[in-house]
Amino acid sequence: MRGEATVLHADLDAFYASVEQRDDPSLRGRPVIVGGGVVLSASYEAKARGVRTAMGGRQARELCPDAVVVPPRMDAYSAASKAVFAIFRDTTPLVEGLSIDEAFLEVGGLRRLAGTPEQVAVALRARVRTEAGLAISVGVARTKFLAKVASAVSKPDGLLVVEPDREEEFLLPLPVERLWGVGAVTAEKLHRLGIRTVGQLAELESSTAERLLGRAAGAHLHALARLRDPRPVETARRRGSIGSQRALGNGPRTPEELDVILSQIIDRLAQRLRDGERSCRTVVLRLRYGDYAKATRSRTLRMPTQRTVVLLDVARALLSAAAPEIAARGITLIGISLAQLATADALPPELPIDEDEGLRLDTALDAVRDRFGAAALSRAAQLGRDPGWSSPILPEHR
DNA sequence: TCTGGGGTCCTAGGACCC
DNA sequence: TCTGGGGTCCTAGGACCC
Repeated sequence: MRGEATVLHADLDAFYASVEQRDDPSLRGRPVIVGGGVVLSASYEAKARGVRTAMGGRQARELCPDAVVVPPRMDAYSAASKAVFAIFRDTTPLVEGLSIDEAFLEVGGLRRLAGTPEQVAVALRARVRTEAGLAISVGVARTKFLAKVASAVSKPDGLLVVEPDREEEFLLPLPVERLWGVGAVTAEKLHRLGIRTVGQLAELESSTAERLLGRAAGAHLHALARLRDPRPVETARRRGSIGSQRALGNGPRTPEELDVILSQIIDRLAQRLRDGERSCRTVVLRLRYGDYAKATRSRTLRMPTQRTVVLLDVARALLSAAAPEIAARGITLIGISLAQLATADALPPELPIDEDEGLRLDTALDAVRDRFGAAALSRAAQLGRDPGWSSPILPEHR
């Protein structure tokens, strides 16, 4: 017995471009491209001409010379997203947001109040259309994965219900690229074995898929192909990292310029951290060299922080360690991710030391770490911990 | 294909602990 | 001073998603 189709995957169509067409009637019915150097979003009129998300701007204009190219208006998209998510949450409390323009909704408990999942989906689509002025596609199925595939297949402006007894019929003939988690690399690996459809992947032994694709990915994709997806709709998920980055073009950059950009990025991220009442413990420097090869450098702090000076200090240390490599290879992108996010109440208590002193202590402890290693330092911090106390005796980042 | 910006999850090796 | 297995943390990289 398989259970019922009660999961909705709701996905706004060509989101940024649709908001532009909604807000500017002269754009309706015309090919619209949002973004400049790269296509962030393309309207269906532009997609019909071969324009795709993430395509280079030049290529897009060649394919579609009469497209209207508009710069992104992130504030407008964010406001539109909020309005649509308010409709989601008004429909059911069990909403799991996936990104700015899509979410899962569990509607199995709404039968008496609002009707069958299909009826809920019909009503939801109508509300998003009239109240937010946007087209949204909805897939309805027994699992999150099937609902997501169903919404994609239903696009544009569609609704597709996959009944539990028709899942094989629906999924198995689809190309493996439709599996959530199969990108270019994985698709190529599967193609080399002659596997092109989901059904062919399902016929393998799980162990074969794991050998080919890696343990976790292989087992996961194989399970999806066999219609197994136990993941529930989760409402309480919180972001685990935040980041900001800047593409730099190809020109040479002085260390001073890089430092200014790094400061701006850190400033913005630290503000977001404090606004969201979060803390972080790991700082990741992201680089892309002149040849577009990527690299990351990271450092994990002993205690979480949300202070700009501390984050900037760490980021600068990472950047200066990478300076020789940057000088030799050039740089085309710089970014920072803040990871190991936690709530702000994880922050250590404010200590009565002034900022300069705090930084000197940080620097001294960094020197110890550089000489003896991070693990030795964290071990020392543990040893310095009074068993009766919850915070270390060592002065920590505020 | 002359290449944004925001994320997630997994792998693998080294260091260290029990 | 020879050896094992299991677990955690940190760092770097990679695939993937929208």
